[in-house]
Amino acid sequence: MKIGYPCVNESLDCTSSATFRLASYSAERLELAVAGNLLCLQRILAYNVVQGLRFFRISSGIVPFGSHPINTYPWQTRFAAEFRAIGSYVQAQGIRISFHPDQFVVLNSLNPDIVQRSIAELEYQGSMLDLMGLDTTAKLQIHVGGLYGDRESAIERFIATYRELPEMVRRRLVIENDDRLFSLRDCLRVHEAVGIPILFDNFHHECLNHGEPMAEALRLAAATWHPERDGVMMMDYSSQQLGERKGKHTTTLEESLFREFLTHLRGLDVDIMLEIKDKEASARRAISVLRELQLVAAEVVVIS
DNA sequence: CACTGTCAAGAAGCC
DNA sequence: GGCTTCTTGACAGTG
Repeated sequence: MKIGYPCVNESLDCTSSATFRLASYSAERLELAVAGNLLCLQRILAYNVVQGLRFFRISSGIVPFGSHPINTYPWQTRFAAEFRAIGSYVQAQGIRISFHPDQFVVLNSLNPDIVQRSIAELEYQGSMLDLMGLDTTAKLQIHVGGLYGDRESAIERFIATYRELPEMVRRRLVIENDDRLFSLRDCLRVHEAVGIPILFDNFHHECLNHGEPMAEALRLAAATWHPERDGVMMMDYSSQQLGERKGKHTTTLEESLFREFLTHLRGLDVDIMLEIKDKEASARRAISVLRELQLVAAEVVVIS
C-alpha cells in the first residue's frame, strides 16, 4: 500500500506549476517555467521518499500551455534528460505516479472541438509519463464527463471516443466515479464495454451510490484493474467537511473516519491518494496510522 | 510592497 | 441568460 497527496507540497518553498499569462507567452518564459517546475518536482519526490510517501499526482501545469497551440516549444527534447532522470528516480524508489487532467477534459462532450482538445491534453500528459520511461501502471485519471440530460447516450459517447483514442493514452486512462453525475455503477458499465479500470473515490461514492456497501464497492472497483498491466488499484480518499456543502473535502484528515475506512479493505491492496486540503501534513498522519496498523513498512530505507 | 481582479479550457445548478 | 461552484494558486496590473 502506498500513500500520497496531489500536486502541491506546502512544506517546500517551491512550486511545480509556475505559469504565466497566455498574453505574455514566450519561448524563454516557457523554458524557464518548465526548468523550475521540474526542479521542484524532483525536490518534492525526494521529500516524499524521506517521509515514506510513495504515491504522487503530478500537477497538470508542469508544462504551461502543454497542449495549447501557442506552445510550439520543443520541451519534450529540451527536457528529455530531466524527465528521464525523474523517471529513473521514481522507478528506483518504487514511487507510483498519476495525473488528473482537470474539468476541461471532457471526452463525451457534444462538441467535437472540445473532444479534440481533451485528447490533445491527454496526449500531453501521457507523453510526460512516456518521457519518464514509466510503464502503464502510471495513470491518467478523468471523469466520464457531462450528462447532457441523457445518461445512456452520454455513456455511449464516452465508450465510442475511448475506442478511438491513441494507444499511448488509452493504455493509461482510468475513470473515476464522481459525486454528482456518474456513479461507480455507471463506471462499471463503461468498464464492461471497454475494459477501462475504475479509480475508486470513497467520498464520491458516499455522495452518490446505489446502496453498495463500502467494502463491496472497493472490491468491484479493484476487479477492474489488471494486475500486470495496471498495477495495484489506485483510489482517492477524502471525507466530508462538517457544516459545509455536501461534497466539500475536509481540511485535514479525520483520523477516526480514516481508521474506519481501512477496516473495509479487509486485506485488499490499494494505493491511496489523500484529496485533503492540508496535503502532505495529512498524508504523513495517514502514514503514522498505517505504520501503527502495520499496513506499511515501519521504517523507510532510502536508497542513494 | 500590498492588494485584488483575473486567468486556456467545461458543465451543471440555481436564480 | 447570468452567476457561482467544482478547486486553487498565483500572475500581473494597480495604488
